[in-house]
Amino acid sequence: MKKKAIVNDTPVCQIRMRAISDAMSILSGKWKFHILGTLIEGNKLGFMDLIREVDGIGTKMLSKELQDMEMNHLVDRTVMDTKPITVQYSLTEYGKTLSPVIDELAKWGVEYRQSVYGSK
Amino acid sequence: MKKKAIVNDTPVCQIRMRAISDAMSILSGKWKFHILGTLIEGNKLGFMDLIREVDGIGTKMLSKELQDMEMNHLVDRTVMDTKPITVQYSLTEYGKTLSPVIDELAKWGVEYRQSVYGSK
DNA sequence: GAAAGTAGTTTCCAATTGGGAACTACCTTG
DNA sequence: CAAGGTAGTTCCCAATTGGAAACTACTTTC
Repeated sequence: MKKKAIVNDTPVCQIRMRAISDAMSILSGKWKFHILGTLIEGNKLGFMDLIREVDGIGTKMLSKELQDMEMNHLVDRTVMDTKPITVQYSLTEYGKTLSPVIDELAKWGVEYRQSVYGSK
Repeated sequence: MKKKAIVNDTPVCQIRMRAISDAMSILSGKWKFHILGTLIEGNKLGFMDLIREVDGIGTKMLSKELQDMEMNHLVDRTVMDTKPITVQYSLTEYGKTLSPVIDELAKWGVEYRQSVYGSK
């Protein structure tokens, strides 16, 4: 008699697992959460602002990640008619729905650092 | 006169960004959120249960990710005195503090899929 | 004694990821 | 006209990641 796994095998649970896959598939990579976190704080930022704010990222990665998120309708890219031209990146309304996720992650990260280093 | 970025430059904000880095550094990889999500639902699961539940993972990756999370005190590994020996994996109390993060991610993932496919 | 189930480890390989530096292109300021 | 700021792109390389398959090791069942 084969033992069944004690796992919740309901449709709800399978949806949950697929949801995690779906979410991670568009949030994967080293920089997405950072960029999103910065855009949540910064509202509208230029390319060079992001280079300065997202510690350690290079132009290639920033460009690629922004394109990625633009394609997924998380980020808006607006070319401004200034001289020299500037570009404004911001979260779309849809992108803003990620705030609770980022916030929970940041909150956990703060606690985690405290538990490791005993400091804020 | 150089324009300042419109970014919140307070210590609170820097802590937030570092927190995201910290969190992602121990949650990176293709499978961590999946495994954690499964352990939240499943409570105590054997190695083979996890292989079956985490769709697509292989023994090498599962083993490596579990060791990783065990080192970071997110997961408990208990060898049971059964024949054949079995191993129980479960979340530590500390690992359970990730539930809100995983839950928000899963919640967002569900909405995301609906917005793309128009279906639950 | 072979098969099958437990829980992994090891090896080898391929794909993906990410970084640095150089380059484009345009405009303004000194 | 050179320097510096805007916003990227392109190329090349190295490191990391991840997957398949084989293998260990032990036990129970057929």
